[in-house]
Amino acid sequence: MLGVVHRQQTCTAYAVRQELRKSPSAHWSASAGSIYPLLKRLESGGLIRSEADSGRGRGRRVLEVTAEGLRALREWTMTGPDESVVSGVSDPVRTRCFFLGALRPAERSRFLRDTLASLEDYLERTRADLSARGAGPASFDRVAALGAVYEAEARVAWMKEVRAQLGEDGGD
Amino acid sequence: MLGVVHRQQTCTAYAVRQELRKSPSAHWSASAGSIYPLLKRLESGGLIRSEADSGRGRGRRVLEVTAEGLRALREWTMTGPDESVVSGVSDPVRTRCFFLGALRPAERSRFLRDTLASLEDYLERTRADLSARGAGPASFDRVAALGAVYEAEARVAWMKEVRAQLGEDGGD
DNA sequence: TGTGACATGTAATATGTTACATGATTGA
DNA sequence: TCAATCATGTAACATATTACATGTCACA
Repeated sequence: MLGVVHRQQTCTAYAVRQELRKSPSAHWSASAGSIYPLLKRLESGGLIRSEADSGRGRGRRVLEVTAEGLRALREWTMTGPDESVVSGVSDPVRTRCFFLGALRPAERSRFLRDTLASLEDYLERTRADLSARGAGPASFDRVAALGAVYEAEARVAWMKEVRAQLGEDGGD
Repeated sequence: MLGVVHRQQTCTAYAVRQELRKSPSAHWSASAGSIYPLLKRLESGGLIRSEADSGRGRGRRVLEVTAEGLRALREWTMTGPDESVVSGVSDPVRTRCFFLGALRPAERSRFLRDTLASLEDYLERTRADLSARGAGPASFDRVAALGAVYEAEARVAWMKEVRAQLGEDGGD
């Protein structure tokens, strides 16, 4: 939340939700029931300042990251190289592969075929997201989007290898 | 939980925790405060059956997945190709890259250097995890571990590309 | 006049985290 | 006998999800 508001200089809580929704990853949800309480916490913690934009809508509030908020954002960002952050990745497809032994051969075969197709679709979406950010000079969100493409490519290559190793029939 | 118990045929809740702890990913936490309440929910939902192993320890309980539990496990696993599951990946390092603009050039440079080093360490750990599973015939957990290696390799390659695009100095 | 996007918020419920508490068994 | 490991559990707290509720503004 701090990062998104900071990138836009100033914006509403609603705009933060829309920004998260734009992501090709389903990881970013931000329901109203989470974003408004979070906003309150950040504001009472002095990390965000908000001002009522009267005259517009029911009660439009324009948000801004405070100096202390920027400090907190930087501190959080700098935890990136920490072991727990670097190893904090999760791939729900890979998790399911761990339990493929519980499936019947026909289900397994279907799982592998359908998953490969979905991963290829997802790769296309991440590529489209990267393209949508323009071909200009390297920006921070472009390199982040590039990371999603690299990851999606690796997942497609991995799933092809999985099918090869387990056999097209799914390890029957 | 269903998957881990099923893989071991039968085990204790404590053994499930140890299994999750073994993972090279920090995503799998399973504190006592989450695993025992979860166990109760699964048991009252009829997905897991447990039997007291009297004579051993304070009150050792041996768990087993029921027929209905196996059905639920299969159903969950088969959601793998769903769009929301395939796109459910998250990489906390990539998330931070999105906000690199909030850092000062020197911090950014340090972030990129330290993160690359950490990603290389993590790659080594995933490779060790793969090797530890033996070189025998392809098994489901081996292909899952292979996926972690593919992903880690992609992240290292990506971070090298990021440093090249932003300049060794971090985009100053 | 109504629809869709903008915009904020609450309440019930579910769940996870942290810290604490208990106690048996095994081996040095 | 002491420490580590096995093993289970609770309580306070923080937080997310889902569903609902409200209201404005632009535009067709």
